[in-house]
Amino acid sequence: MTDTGTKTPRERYRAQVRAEIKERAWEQIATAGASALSLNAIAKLMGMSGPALYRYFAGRDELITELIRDAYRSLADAFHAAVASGADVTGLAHVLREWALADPHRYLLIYGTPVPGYHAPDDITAISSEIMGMLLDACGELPPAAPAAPAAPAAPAAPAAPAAPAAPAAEFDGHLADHRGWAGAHPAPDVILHRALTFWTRLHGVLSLELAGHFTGMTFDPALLFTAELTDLVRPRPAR
Amino acid sequence: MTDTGTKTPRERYRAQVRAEIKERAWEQIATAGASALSLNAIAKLMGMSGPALYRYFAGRDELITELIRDAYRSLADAFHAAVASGADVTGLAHVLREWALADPHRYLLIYGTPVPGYHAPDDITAISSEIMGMLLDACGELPPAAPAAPAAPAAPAAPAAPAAPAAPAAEFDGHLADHRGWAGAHPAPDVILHRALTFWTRLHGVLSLELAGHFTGMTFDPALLFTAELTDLVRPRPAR
DNA sequence: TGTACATCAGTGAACGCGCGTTCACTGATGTAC
DNA sequence: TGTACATCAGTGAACGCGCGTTCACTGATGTAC
Repeated sequence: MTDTGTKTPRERYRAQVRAEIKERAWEQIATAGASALSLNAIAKLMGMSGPALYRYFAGRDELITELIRDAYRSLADAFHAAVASGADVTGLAHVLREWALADPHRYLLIYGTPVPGYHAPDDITAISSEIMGMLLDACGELPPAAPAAPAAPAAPAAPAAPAAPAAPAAEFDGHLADHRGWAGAHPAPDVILHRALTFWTRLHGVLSLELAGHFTGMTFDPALLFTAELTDLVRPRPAR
Repeated sequence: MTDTGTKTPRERYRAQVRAEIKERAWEQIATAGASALSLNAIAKLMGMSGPALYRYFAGRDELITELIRDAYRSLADAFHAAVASGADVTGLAHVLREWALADPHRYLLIYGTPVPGYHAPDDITAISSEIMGMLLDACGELPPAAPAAPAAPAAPAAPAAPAAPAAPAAEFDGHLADHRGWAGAHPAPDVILHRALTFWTRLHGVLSLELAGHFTGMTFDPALLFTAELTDLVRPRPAR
């Protein structure tokens, strides 16, 4: 399982113990929340004394950072694997959902209420961008916004009477044109940036409420709500 | 401001101190997160000794419960006020956003990652239902789903060839028909229940990511994204 | 193969800290006559 | 108006606890000759 490459026994041992520390840490996060994470408690669970863990992590903060990094890395890997085997946006959505359900606290650790006072180092931000990049790629391959691009849908004329309703979407597209730095050098048109953002916020909306238990008691199946949202997301946009 | 009704001076004083305790508690939540909330620390901020607070709250848990209750109550009141002055779904959405931005941690306390081990008492669940009820009312008053209700949109025939794309939404509506207990006795049709849920998840998706700081660094204006989502939500549904 | 040495995982004691909570108490405020 | 009493806000000491982290140390493991 844990491919440690070609390592000395000591290095292998170190890697093993580090991995077990992290496992226990996740268990603890699952039961008591991220801010209750305690090195001493983990050590006790492992049958070691507290200070022993300082051989493996410089301190509590480094451990948390590592957990967050692993979480992002794991999601990025899952996306990469999906993309490699030809997944489209729908495929990514299901990968996201399965990844989130496999370990709800891992999802909430990175996309939920932030750990107070914690600031992610740059390399973690980079992984996050990597994920966004794959999402942008996938959104770019969606069927384009209905053949008739900017032309009106041949509706019963009357151009601009109660014109407003659909405007804000286009307005936000225009706004994004001036604020696309977060997409890196990705060549996707503004509409695609918008779609990727919407993909993120809508699926996160369903997922986070589900994982946080806010649907508990409401007896419907969140999976069906998720699917309904997803279907709406990928449907060819009716002309704006 | 704090209308204490007709009270004895002592009662008034008690109410004042209770209020100040809660204020300090919110400050603490804002800086260190809900799970770092500490009675002793609050007492120190108020220039009192720790045990003094036990005159006002039975313990830490009761204080947290009270904060959560106040948060729900505050949102419910804001909704009530909006409804009373004729707000529609769009109005409620903006009330929600303003309420959330006015105190991000208050929003995250009730809709974010749950406080580990905490279970809300029934009266809080009731306030939550009250909020949902107003949302259902508002959604019910949206322009109905395009005049042609259940009849097909007179498309070029061919009933079921690549039928799938729009199905899941209808499928979820049907599913909701069997799981509408959460709506209480609200008479809204299933489609409206679906809309209310979607209203909740989509706006929460944008709001929670914004409040948790996940748009930081991406320079776009979250308000515009919020508005774009909202506009999509209230647009008359194209025939399914 | 055997000895001498370096590395390093893990221990136990100690540091100072803050937590929630209890208890017996002091002293100010309000009430009854 | 004045005295006697009850109420109750707030204190300070104490309880046991767990935290992160440091330090000097023991003893096992691995390396070099």
